[in-house]
Amino acid sequence: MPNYWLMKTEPNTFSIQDLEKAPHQTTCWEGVRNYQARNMLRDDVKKGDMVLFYHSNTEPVGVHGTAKVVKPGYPDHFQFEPKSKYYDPKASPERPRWFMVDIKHQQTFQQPVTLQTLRTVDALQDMKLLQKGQRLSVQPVTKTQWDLIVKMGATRS
DNA sequence: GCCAACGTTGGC
DNA sequence: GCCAACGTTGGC
Repeated sequence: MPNYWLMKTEPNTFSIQDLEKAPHQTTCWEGVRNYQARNMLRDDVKKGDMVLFYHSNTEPVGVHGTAKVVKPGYPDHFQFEPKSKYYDPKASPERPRWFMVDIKHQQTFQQPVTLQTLRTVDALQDMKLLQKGQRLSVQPVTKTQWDLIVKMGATRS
């Protein structure tokens, strides 16, 4: 059984359209520098897990499609590169601190499921995303939440 | 651009 | 180990 996740990105930096255009429609999900999110990437995100692809700081904010995990947690190499904005002088290849996964594009929603819309659906009110102050860039979602959002994304309103 | 919420850092 | 200062996230 796969697990289900929501991952946030700023589309100026990397959008679902960028993912579609990427080689093999696959990318490494680098740059997560929060310990809670790191722990999930390292320990919990498995190959075959499914991802809701969320755009933040944009219009419209919301879930724009889905992706699939094709490679589970492995050290984020940007932490070792002094020129990278993600460089971490306290990390070393022997003792990596930060992890990433590889994800592959699955579908881009015909109609993004906006944050505004998510807030109106009773069955989704438990989502971490909707809780006040919740900022994690990698979050678990339930299969029920996943199914509902994917259905909403596939349906034109 | 504002600002609330939260995480991290570092002096003590 | 406390906690003030600072930095970041992310909706609006």
